[in-house]
Amino acid sequence: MATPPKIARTITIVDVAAEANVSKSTVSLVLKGSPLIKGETADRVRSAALKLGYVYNRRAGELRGNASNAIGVVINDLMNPFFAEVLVGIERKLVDAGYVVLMAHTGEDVGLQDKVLQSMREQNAAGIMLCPALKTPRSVLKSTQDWGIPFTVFVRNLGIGSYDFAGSDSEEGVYLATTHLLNAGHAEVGFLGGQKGVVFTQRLAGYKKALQAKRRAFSGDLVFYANPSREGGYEAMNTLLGQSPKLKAAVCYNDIVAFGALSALGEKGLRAGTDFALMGFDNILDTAHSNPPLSTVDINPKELGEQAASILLKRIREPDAERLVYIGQATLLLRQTA
Amino acid sequence: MATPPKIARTITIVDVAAEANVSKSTVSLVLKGSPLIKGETADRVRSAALKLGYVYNRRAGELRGNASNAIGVVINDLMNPFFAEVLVGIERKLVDAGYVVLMAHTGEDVGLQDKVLQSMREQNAAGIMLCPALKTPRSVLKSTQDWGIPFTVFVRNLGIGSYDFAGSDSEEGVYLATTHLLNAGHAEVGFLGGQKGVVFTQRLAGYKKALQAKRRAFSGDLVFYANPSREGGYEAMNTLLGQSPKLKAAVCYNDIVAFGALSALGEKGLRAGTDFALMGFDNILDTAHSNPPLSTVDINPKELGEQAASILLKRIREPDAERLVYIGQATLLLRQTA
DNA sequence: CTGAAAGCGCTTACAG
DNA sequence: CTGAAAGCGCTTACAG
Repeated sequence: MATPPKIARTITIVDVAAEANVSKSTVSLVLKGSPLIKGETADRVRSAALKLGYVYNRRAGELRGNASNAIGVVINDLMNPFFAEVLVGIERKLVDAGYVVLMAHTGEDVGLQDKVLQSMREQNAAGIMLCPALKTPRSVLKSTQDWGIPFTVFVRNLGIGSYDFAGSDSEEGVYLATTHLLNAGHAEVGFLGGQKGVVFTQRLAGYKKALQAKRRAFSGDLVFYANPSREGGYEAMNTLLGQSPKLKAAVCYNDIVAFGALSALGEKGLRAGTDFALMGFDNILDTAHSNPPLSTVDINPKELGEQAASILLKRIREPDAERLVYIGQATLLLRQTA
Repeated sequence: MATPPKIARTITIVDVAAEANVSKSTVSLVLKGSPLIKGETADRVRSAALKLGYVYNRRAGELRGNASNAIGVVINDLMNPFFAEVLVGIERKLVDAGYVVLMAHTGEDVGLQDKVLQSMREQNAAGIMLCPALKTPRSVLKSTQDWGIPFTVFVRNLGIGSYDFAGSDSEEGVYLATTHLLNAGHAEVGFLGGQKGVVFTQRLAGYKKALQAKRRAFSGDLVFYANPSREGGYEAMNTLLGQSPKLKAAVCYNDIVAFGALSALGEKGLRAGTDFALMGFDNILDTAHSNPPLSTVDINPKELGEQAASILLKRIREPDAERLVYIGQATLLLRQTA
């Protein structure tokens, strides 16, 4: 009755079919839970599959008819906890929806980015999510979108584009942080860290806007450029301390810059919150237990990731929907540094 | 001559073949760079492909003959920078080798872990890399290995197993750190953070070993259990300060625990390095610019990731090789906290 | 309710 | 050096 035990070889639906005495069409149907097949038959098929140790070959299925269940997500800098948290949000949402994530890390390398994008296309990804590397030409987004694969850009919005986007309100966030410092009575407040780029421009705009609202003059001397990293923050704070000894308050480009600044302050025997008012930006998890706990602008990184994934999912369902955009709210989160 | 322009439809090798006036076999051959095809013909095929906007369908290729180029990596906690750094190391190595990474994040959820592992199997992954979630039963590793897919476990070694493994010398690392503190003249040194588990056991063993080498008695009162997180470190340090006010030195389960401890110390007006000697473990990037910069045990997370990936790659090439193991060396890295 | 047949886009012997 | 044919493991109309 039963087919003789096969020797090591991939078990396919035809093996299962033989074992269960049905056609492979029937097996395919029960595997996808079709209601067309009688319960009894379905049971027989399922136990045959189990007995044989059958493993569904998803790629084969995709080739014939099914859509792909892989979504590519390309991230620029996983070493920054902010992006790691965003990624976790994305991943969670995608997996919940039955997708699998093809992840790539560019390390801000535009050339590598082109390669991984292309690779995802070859994998026949059902969708692509991208946080563009720093110097990404606008044309890359354009051509990626033209592939016809659902596509969403997150965090970094490269100018006006027609692509779906999920990000946060950088300008408003920094406006809030700066205003908070100004209201606290600081005559001057600096802007610490970050390098030219879209996001930087937005954040600096928020800084300027807050200054203007209080009729304070903007001074380029109070903005301290640096890599958007801990190290950058460390250096920028040292520069600040050297150049503007009277300055006692600053808003940072992001949380890790603030961490670097905290480190520099500490080395000088200064404590943020009492000796210097410091605001971060992002609200990464780490800020709750830094030394001291950081006052920051909460943009909820994980939620941002989930929203970005939701947009992609929606685009997959409705390819012709209007442009989808999510701009997360930024709120002030006061802890001990300001 | 040229085929009439096709209407929106996937361009396949047969389209390219028609355009170039060759058979699809020839197209396939030139696409994979076979030397069998004459240069002139190859050029013609390539320009036809370009002209038509042909995209290679990797899944289809895999189905017929090629091996899969996707490798699944499942990570337990991406929110911990240590794992993010390890992942970056893995990703980099894999992409360099021409693979694509299917990433999944379990958040220490064993049930989810089973699901993502199964999913990777269905995707026909060429290999699987796993850092087991905290309460993973040993049997999971066994059965995953039995799938016959190259499989490497990293960071957390679940007891004696025959699987390939990449990790670091936790015992030696903590031994070094503890000894350093003892040599610095501290009568007592505590062990801070972490929860029962394989890695914890190894690290605690290093702690005990160092004590023993100096003929100091081990006291359970000096080990402060807590979640291996910033928050855990914060709480553990507060407990320590309350229960053992004379204790002035501790080695932490890992760097993020140390960060939490730094935060707790700071709140009490204490500065690590002068008021309290603290050692971390891992050497995540953040430690270089924490407040103050952390003395730690360097196990080089990124390198660990790269080595883990190398092991998998080697296993793919040599399925019958002996068990492959990498145990990274742990070295002392002294900064300002001890 | 179930089966026979065609086909997804590729690769791989096998001819020539 | 190149082509015709078979087939990877599945799904999807189409019959019955």
